[in-house]
Amino acid sequence: MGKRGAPIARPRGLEVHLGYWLRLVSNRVSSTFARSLQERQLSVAEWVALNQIERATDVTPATLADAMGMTRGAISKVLDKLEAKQWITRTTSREDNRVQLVSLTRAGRRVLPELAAIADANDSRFFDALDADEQATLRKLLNRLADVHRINNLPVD
Amino acid sequence: MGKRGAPIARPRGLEVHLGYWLRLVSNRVSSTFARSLQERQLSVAEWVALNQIERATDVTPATLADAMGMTRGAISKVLDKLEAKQWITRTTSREDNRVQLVSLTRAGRRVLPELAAIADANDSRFFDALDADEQATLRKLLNRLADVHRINNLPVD
DNA sequence: TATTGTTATACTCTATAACTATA
DNA sequence: TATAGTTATAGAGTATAACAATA
Repeated sequence: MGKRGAPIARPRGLEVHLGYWLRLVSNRVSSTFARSLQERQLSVAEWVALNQIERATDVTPATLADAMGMTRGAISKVLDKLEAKQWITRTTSREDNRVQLVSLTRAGRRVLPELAAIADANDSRFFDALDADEQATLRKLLNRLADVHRINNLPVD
Repeated sequence: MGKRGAPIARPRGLEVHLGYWLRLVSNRVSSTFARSLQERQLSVAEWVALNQIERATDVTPATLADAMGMTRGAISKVLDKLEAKQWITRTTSREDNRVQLVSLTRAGRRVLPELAAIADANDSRFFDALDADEQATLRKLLNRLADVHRINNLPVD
């Protein structure tokens, strides 16, 4: 043993950090998913926006920007792409002509379950290595971290 | 209750996916860390490379590219930046004049503990929301996922 | 010919800031 | 003046491919 109070400097690798493991694993899940979406010419940001538009009401570029932690300029481009795919439309609000309301088209509504299936498949393929209890534990721990650190933004990148 | 065998389509949000939570939490840890590094004009890729150079032997641009999951062209630029900071040097291998051996300078060796302290602080600040047992559990689960999916690359982005 | 490393080029994503229309 | 949204511009980061030197 070393002297009391005399810490021994040990070279420590990146792997001592929980953040390291989190990033390692998360990057793999995300990049695999991103590749699946890419095969359909879709970015993760577009996928997240599409989901948000489905679930929230009175979605505007500004509310999307807040929810997704992106600037309005960036959101505007994401919406341009979704509009080009004819999955969303922008209509001017009647109450305030400055505001654009974003909504799904019929085609957008139709494609969402397909995309959700891709996400489901990606998720279950990856986490099947854990049993149900372990998955629940992981979810609980992640939820708590998200909660404690007030993580509100949808993850885009 | 619906008819047996007739699944009821429920709109499900992104948050059903474990991958979603993983990304949400991981992005926060990583971006906070990236910001800390950025204050010192350092990218995450540079930080990872620097660690790798410290720990591995006979590091070359090619081995780094493999380890970090980047192309050689991209690694070349990362090394350029570290060299400009005078933290590493490149020397031609005697056995094969095509090969460049990358090693830390004295200044590079000196700065590493400082950077490690930043990483430690970032990590413990974030995961202090979990007690020791929970941290161990999280680590175990992440390790298992990394292991099962043969995740070898160092996470860079 | 094959391989190592670098460089040239292009692309994606995003932020910042200028701008238009409306309030 | 302030706000919603778009557009113009720029920067970071990375991949692809052309390239030079060496094997």
